[in-house]
Amino acid sequence: MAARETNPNFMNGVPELLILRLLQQEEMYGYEIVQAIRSRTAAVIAVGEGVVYPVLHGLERDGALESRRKTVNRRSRIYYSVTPVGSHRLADLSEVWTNLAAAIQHILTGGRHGEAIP
Amino acid sequence: MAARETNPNFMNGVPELLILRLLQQEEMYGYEIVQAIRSRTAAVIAVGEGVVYPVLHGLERDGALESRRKTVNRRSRIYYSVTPVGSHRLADLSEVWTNLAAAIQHILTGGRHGEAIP
DNA sequence: TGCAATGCCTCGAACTACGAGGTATTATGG
DNA sequence: CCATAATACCTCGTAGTTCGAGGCATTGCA
Repeated sequence: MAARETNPNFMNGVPELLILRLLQQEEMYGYEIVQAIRSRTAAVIAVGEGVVYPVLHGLERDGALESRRKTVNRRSRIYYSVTPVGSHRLADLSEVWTNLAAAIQHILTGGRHGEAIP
Repeated sequence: MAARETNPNFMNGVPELLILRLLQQEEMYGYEIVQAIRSRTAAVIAVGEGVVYPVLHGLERDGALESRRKTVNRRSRIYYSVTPVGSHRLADLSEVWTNLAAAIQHILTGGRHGEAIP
């Protein structure tokens, strides 16, 4: 039963989805993503760097992301952007998420007779 | 990044939430829960018995569920029902889920300027 | 000069969910 | 009447994710 301390266990796969979505809107680097997720979700979701970087590397390995070094304000950063593969992957994950959320919502608020979604 | 074969990775903690919710509506037994989730979500979510039974046992160990043997139609079943502790837990998880889903939705459909939820 | 923030990274621990497999009983169909 | 499917319970090992803590280097600020 467990229960993680911070993010309470509803998180599987979510970081990947959020990262892809953010990067599709705008080129970003790891450290920035961590803060972007925190601020845009009003700290409801807080993924650490220990989550973001491995996901970033994995997605790049799979060809879903591209990276390029760039020095801004004397800071060396690695910016990531979404490839066509990544874009496709985002579309898939996004749809899965939508269906899943709808299904769960249906049970949570749902009718007592337990009919499948018509 | 992996990707489970069946349920595509957005599942962490969800089985527990769904089980609690179903049991709060109606007393149920393990085998029934497996099918109820499948049918009420139109097979979008499919948790196996290998998921349901351990969750059931864990929740009972935590005092969130109570069980009683009952023989119906010559079938021996173990019916579970939600205790006050479980009810409280359901309320918590439910709220967490709602917030989480809203936060994710906000990023998925969200405005480009990345302001926190106002 | 020292401390905080930026920016990258890895590692082990903990937990979940999955699937396959095991047992036993009852209904069904050939 | 026998074999198969369905019911109903269960456990185990594996795989994969997330978490937190930690490490390293540079830059900005007090």
